[in-house]
Amino acid sequence: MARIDLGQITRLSPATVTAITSDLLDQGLILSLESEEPKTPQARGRPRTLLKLNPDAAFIIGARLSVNNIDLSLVDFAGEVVRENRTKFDSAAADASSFPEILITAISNFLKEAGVQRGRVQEIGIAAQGVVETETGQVAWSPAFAGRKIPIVSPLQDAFGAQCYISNDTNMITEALHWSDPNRYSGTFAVIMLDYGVGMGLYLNNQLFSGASGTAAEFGHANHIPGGALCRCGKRGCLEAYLSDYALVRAATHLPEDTDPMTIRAGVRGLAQLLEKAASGDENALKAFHEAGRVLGYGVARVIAMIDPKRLVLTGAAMRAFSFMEKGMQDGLEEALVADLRNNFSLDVMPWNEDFIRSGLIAQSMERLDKDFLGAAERTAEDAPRRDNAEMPA
Amino acid sequence: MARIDLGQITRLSPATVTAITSDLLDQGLILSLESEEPKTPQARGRPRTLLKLNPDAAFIIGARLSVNNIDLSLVDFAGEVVRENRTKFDSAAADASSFPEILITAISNFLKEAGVQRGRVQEIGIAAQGVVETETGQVAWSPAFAGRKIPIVSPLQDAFGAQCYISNDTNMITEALHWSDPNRYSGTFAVIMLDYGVGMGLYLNNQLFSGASGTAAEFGHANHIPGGALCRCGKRGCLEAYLSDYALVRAATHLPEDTDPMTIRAGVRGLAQLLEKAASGDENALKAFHEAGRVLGYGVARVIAMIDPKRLVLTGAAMRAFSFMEKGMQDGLEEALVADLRNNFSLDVMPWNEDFIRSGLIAQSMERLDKDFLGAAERTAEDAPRRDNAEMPA
DNA sequence: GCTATTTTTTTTGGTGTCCGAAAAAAAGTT
DNA sequence: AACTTTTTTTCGGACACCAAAAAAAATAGC
Repeated sequence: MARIDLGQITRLSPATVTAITSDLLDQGLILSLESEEPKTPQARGRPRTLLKLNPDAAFIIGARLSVNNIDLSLVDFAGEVVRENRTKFDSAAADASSFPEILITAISNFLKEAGVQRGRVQEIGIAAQGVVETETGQVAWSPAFAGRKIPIVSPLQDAFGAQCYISNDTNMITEALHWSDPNRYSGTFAVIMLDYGVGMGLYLNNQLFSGASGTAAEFGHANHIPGGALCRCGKRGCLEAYLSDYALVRAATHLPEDTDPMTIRAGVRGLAQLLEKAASGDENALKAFHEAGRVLGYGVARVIAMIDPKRLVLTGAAMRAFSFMEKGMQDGLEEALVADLRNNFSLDVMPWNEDFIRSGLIAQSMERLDKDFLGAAERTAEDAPRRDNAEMPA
Repeated sequence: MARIDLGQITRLSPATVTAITSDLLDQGLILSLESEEPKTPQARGRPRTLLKLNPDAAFIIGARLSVNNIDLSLVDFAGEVVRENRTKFDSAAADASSFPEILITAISNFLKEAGVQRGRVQEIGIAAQGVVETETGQVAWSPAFAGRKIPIVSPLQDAFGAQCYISNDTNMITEALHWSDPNRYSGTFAVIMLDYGVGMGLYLNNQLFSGASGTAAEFGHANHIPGGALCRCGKRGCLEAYLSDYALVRAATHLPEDTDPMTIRAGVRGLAQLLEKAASGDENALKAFHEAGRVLGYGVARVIAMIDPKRLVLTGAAMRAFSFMEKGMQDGLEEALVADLRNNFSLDVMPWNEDFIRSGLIAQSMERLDKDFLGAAERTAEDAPRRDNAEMPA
């Protein structure tokens, strides 16, 4: 907060810190707290003048799209969540033509309530379940929508004139983990989320990896058993068809493997009921969890073989049942993967926390916001550039 | 070659190019070709003075370790291969205690023959089949060795005082592809090699990805069928157990799936025989290739789901049989992967070329050599550094 | 109350990298 | 021989950063 601390963190000299901070003060991006002394039991020496980010310098919006819900957060430049709300919509009727307008209206109303003008929003970050194409800025397919290929980024950019970015919800959890504990969650790690579906997030070489078109890490729809159980995506044998809530219910109630997932009443309640049964010793429930654990072990084995992460995090609502799956998972891992590859990695089981998705969205958007300002600063600096050198920014 | 061209390529001003090149000339890293005019039909204007890398500035060694063979290349600073040789050794007897000495002797003799002193070798790059731990610098397991955990990097570094780096051979093919055609092979792409085993190389976000411990992309030992065919690694159902040469021979000759791979005479000859049979219309051979193709399709599907590459390259000796596998592969891909994920990627089938591994090794080592010199230059520059700032190298 | 001490911040002068503009060099053209 | 063209070098300056010194603002001791 004080200049001297900034110097330590950035490893810049005090002289440079003074130069940079005075620039930022001029631009109004940071504020000096000379007036309100925080009455710290001051040691002697010249007191440090605290600096803080100017909360009003810019705003970002985070939007999480799930079945029937749009969850919005308004965050100021200092990273504080200023306002939140939840808007309901009808997932079963939402498609490429109707949803963009619904989302724009929801955000507009939200900003109006918050008393923030459109122009002050610099970044909009979106997280959605399902197959999200970050590159094209659309949702290829998601349980939250009836249609396919729902465009999100360009309608929002047109409507608000802000940078917009859409990503898979599990990617946002991955980003949130890195931000919450960079020491533990850095380098190369993977996050597997068992919830309404099965998702994976990859953090590779110190950055979030989302593949060439942005749909990377669709772990749930990687095949587990050729020609196996029917999956929500229409194919057979996907990992999700053995691991998700409907798959557990289907297995525990001895429904045939080709029972249409849409007809199975699963969801949070179905899973909770199954958990209760398992806790009270029900054979079918226990067996279903054990078998799902084994499948998970096989999935984890494939991730290790292909990605070789330092750490693997398991999370999602289904983690409440992990104790019933653990043994099965260990067995599956043992069966599927040669010992040479099974060393050198650690497994975290993380209790599920809804807020992770929001934190990740905010972290990601804040980072992009920083880049916006950095880019703007560079553009101001080069008044008459001889040429635009993309790499090597001096 | 001329300063003006360097300026265009690096996007530095002519003034800066002159400054830098005169430094490099002083250091002896580059040479000026003032004497031997290449008699280009000179346009008017001051003639360009050509510069070239000083071939004698440093040397690198590339070593490829395969079954019974050590293939060495000596490359000068200009990237020219100065000398090559092949040294035989007994893979069946090579283990952690014996092999390092064998390799050191082979390299020593090679250098002696070439008349290059040890001290002039700056980089040694090694490629090996199998599970290679880049981080620890050892081969965890490889068909080229009888034992496990063969240390390579530290013995070589001790013996030659040069930087040393070991990697999987498929990774080197991946690197070579990027170097040979950076336009086509950039960003995020995957290479699958079907040969003596099944390997994969990943190029993600414009860099070679080798995972946390360096064993990434062990595609061949990712599970395909739980409890399935016996693999060379000892587990059941690995992709390799359906796709590699021994697997093809095993399937075509109707041997049971748990036949020990070590007892199957496959290799180049076995594969060639099977190809002949298929070409002459043999049902069993055709069926074996078709089925292997299907398995490959499933494997490719898993890579697409998890990695989302822009491009996928198939190569390796077995590509001669691709025409017999193609239909099966398309079927497998169709069966395994939902259409939403199957778009947006292209498939290259690349005829196999042994030299790729060497080119990749050289490319990688040259790059590391550049970094060595860059680091050395920076260290010279900072005579009395106030602090060592790891990132932001000014 | 005054001086000394401590700590933070700012100022000053200097270094290194890069650039633009001008000058120099080395050819061909007329 | 004078002019044109192209490459290379030189020169002065902009910018980012730093070290050292100076200034500022507090406490501690007498």
